[in-house]
Amino acid sequence: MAKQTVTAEDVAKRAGVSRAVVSRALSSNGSISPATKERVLRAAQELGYQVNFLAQGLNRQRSHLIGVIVARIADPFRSRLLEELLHEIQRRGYQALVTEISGEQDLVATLRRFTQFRVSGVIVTSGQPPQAIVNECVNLHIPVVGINRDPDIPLVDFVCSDNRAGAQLAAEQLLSAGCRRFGWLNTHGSTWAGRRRGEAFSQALEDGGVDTAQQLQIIMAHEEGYAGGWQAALAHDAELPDGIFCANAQLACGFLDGMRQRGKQAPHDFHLIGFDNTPQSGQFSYQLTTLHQNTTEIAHRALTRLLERAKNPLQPSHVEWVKVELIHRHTSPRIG
Amino acid sequence: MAKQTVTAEDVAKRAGVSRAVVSRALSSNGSISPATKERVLRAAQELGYQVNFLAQGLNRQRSHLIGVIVARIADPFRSRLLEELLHEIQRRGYQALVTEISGEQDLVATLRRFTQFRVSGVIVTSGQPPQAIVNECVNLHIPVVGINRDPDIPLVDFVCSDNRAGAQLAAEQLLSAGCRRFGWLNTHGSTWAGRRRGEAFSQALEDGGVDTAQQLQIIMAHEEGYAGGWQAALAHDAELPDGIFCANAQLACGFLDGMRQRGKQAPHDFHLIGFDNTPQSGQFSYQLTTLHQNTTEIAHRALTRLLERAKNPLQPSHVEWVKVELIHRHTSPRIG
DNA sequence: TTGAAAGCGATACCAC
DNA sequence: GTGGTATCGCTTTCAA
Repeated sequence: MAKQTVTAEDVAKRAGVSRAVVSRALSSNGSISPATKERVLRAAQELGYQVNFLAQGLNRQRSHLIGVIVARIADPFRSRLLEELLHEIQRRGYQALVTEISGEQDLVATLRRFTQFRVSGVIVTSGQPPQAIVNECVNLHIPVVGINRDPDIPLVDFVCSDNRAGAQLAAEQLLSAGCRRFGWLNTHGSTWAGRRRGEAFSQALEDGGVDTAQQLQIIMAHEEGYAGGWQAALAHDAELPDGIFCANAQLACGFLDGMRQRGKQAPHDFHLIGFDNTPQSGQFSYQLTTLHQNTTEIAHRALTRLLERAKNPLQPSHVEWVKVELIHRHTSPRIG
Repeated sequence: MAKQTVTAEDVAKRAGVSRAVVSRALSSNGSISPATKERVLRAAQELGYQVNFLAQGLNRQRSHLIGVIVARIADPFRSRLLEELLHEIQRRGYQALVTEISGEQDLVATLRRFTQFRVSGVIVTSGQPPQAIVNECVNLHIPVVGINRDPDIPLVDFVCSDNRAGAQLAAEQLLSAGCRRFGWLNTHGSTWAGRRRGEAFSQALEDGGVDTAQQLQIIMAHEEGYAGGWQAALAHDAELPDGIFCANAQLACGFLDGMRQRGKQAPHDFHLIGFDNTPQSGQFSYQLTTLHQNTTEIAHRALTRLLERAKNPLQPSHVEWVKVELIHRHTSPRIG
């Protein structure tokens, strides 16, 4: 039976050099003559040598791992974001550690586990990490980046879609389409991003001369996603607003279908604008007008911030706002 | 400035014992008196000691990591499967390493990277790993489990939905609904699972007395997912079959919408049965009759197989077929 | 440029 | 039951 694994020692022997030289040859770290370097590389090649990342990480006090914290991956927007993050992480030569959480205590446990693997960084797409655990990360010089989170943690960077600008675009679109009575659809226990969109929408309407006390109806779904939107539509008993803005795409699709069930169609009976631009919102049966979140850009910037902070762990917190775009579709068509 | 990390050494000092005892206290491996054990545990608690998984893994030759290989996570079925896998991996005390691949060479590189982290196992949900790299895993005693892959690799276990049974259920449903001319909708370059469903469907029709040479139309989309189904519907110029079975849900939803666009409705103009039972297929606008894949069960069994093989690396390959269920909805209603 | 040697942090075997 | 010690595989000073 062959030896299980080939180590740097083996390569060294074969190349007739010491372990130290092998390390240099592979990490191009420290000086080495081109000739021996090639000799080592060939030996490594021939033996099929692979660095043991556990040993390497132990020594360097840092692994090539990046932790990603997510929730409800089955949600189309979140899975798209995860996909982009994985892509970006791999592109930069790291390996992703992914954990799905369902509450704040999971968050703490996960963050701690990540530190135990000496990750090079952590990306949080769900939950709001308590200061205490963040400090543990900071002490270990592990950068933490939040995506679409409330950007109020010192020494943590944030990348967020520009919810405020998105809400303004929505308000302008609805106003110029001639809507007069407005609705804001969100779920109870919404994320920070959702609430921000609602506040900014209200603000933008006021700026546009709308008396929001009278003309803005708040519709709160009792459940997340499509099912929440559907039920909100079925349960809706006030007068139907003619311009509705919705915290996310899933909710909006559910609402649209619920209203169809009741015989109400957009844009005939009401206008509807969603957020996220999930694949479904562009499909024939929905054609939802929506704000587009640029997940590619978000992922790209998140990694950039992460590596930036790795170099300079104590720099002040950065917050980046990623541009959103209004996609005009059927539920609130472009004007003029 | 405090010391960056607290090690077993520190705990040992504080508890007035040796490193060895600390290790025993935490791993409950080797004998130790209850009294000292508690003393050590308290010391560890007080210092906030966390095991360094890199060091632990290096020594044990095995990390608490499990690698997962995925593709196109944004697809609703795949993201659901990933979600269940993560859940199951975490439930069993492991940490998931996730990599998204887009081709076979990515697969090899990824598998190799996983071995470099000395993972406890690998789950492959996309691609077909070449024998050579699988051997590397086997040599390192790293179990490999494939999900919905062609189960033909020695020393690798497989968990698959029972595609054959699903196709039979679909055929029976369409036959008993009175369909006479059949269609099979798939994409070019489909997965093994997709092709299996097609073969089994054809077989089941023949067993039901259908002359498939004459009465089974093969429809091949040029693209995956919703867009592929949509285009296949628009491009379809032969006579429309009255009973269509489709390789997956996304394709089916696209086809449904494409046909709507052309003024054809299910179940009035044709029956349609999909596979996967994604959330979308149950929504108001689709109401797709479909086979349900039990992802919870699949994930559960995959992990069970993984840990089973870890104990006994050279046992013969196991293949498990997970039961599928026909969900009767609008596009091919239940008979009688 | 190269090699010897001291860690990195934890585990497990072997004496006591 | 407990402590010393070799070991896991690699990196990185420090001399030569």
